Amino acid sequence: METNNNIKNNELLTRGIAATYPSKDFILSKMNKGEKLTIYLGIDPTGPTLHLGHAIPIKILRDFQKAGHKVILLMGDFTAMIGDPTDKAAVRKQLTHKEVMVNLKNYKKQASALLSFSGKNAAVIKFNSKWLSKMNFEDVLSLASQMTVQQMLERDMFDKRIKEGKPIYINEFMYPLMQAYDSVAMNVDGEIGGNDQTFNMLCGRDLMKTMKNKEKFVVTVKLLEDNTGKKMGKTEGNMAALSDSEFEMYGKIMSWTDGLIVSGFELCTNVPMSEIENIKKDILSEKVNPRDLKMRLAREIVSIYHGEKKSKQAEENFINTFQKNEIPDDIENITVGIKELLVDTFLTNKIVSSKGEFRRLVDGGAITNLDLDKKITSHTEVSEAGVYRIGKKRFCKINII
RNA sequence: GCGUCGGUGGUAGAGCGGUCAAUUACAACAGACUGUAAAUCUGUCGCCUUCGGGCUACGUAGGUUCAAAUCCUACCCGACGCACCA
Repeated sequence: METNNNIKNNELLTRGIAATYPSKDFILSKMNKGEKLTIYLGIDPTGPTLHLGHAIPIKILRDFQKAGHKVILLMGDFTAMIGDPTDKAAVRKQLTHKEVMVNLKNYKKQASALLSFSGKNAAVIKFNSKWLSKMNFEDVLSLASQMTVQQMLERDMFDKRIKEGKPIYINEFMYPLMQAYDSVAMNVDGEIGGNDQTFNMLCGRDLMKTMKNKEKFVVTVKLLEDNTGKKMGKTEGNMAALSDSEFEMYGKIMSWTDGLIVSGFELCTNVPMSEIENIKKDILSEKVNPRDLKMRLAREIVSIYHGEKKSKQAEENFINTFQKNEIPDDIENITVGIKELLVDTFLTNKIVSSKGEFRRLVDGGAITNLDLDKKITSHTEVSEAGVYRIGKKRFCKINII
């Protein structure tokens, strides 16, 4: 039993982990002493969906939960109003309480594929506005006196901005401090978060030390990145949301660049590390078509969120659509009257955003009526019944009344 | 408050009286090629069009001009410097 636990803990602090502070042994020794630890993950409730990037630390949080530790999902509803200074669109609109609650509901639903929110050791959701919004100026000052400007300047981004003569606002300085205070307010043992949050989390560690004389541990998880170290999700388009349908999710993963395969297996699936090593070898040997590995990756990921059955369906759908050039199962059905122009049909159904776009697509030879096997070449083509393909990925079916 | 510089398309960032719907890069979209991709090459990339052109756009509002993203005035916003205050 004990050995079993040790192995588990070992994998727990290895897989997908970028770094641990103060050290891995520190955390392990606490666990092995049987301490029940409280560990949290902070999330900015800025959007309605969680995506696979969020899922990585959540998965690790889940592992802690399974190992019997108390886990907290912290909604940074207060901090979200300021925005992390790394975020370029920092002056984002303030979220109303209502919006936050809506987002929360969605998050909970989406995260429940991974975390358990009920039962004996249920994951807890907290909001940092609960303590941060109640602080008065005096509190803020005493908090601010715990940190020096120099400490803040350790952050590369601030340093860079100073060198470039770009402004840094006081509230941006405050951001790491606020986030750091979360740790104190909840009196946690540890925090988990993305590699990019290292600085903020370490501020929390410092603050814990000065205010509570407690060694808070910090676990940073790797971010999804390809083999050249380029971060994933920058373009957002192919970062699957946890709420995506099995078809969308599968498709998005398949559109990932090949370099992401290994990283994806490690961070987003439950495939054992030993097997991932083999996958890595397969890729290097070039004996296996990376596409097939990626299909497995997509299937593994989709089945976590949609179950194996749907995952399989998504795969079949994908094969039909892209490899056999067949029509996907769930395409938009459009009903139109006789002799309506195709432009108008597409425009009213928002398949194209303007007549100009339609013309461009036609000129580029991107639109085909599959049923009639007819490429649309005229701007004034009349809508005909059948399935249309627009580009590679868009489909719609037109029915004539 | 004074002064300097600046506010341009999804982003970065040119243009500084006509040749500007606006160079270029990135992103995006389509085509070719492929192994779903990526890379590469080609094309497109404000809206409308009878394909001639029309309309709306370079912070906001006016003005000067035959003509303004470009010049002038006022205003708004931002950065930086100086002063004031402390």
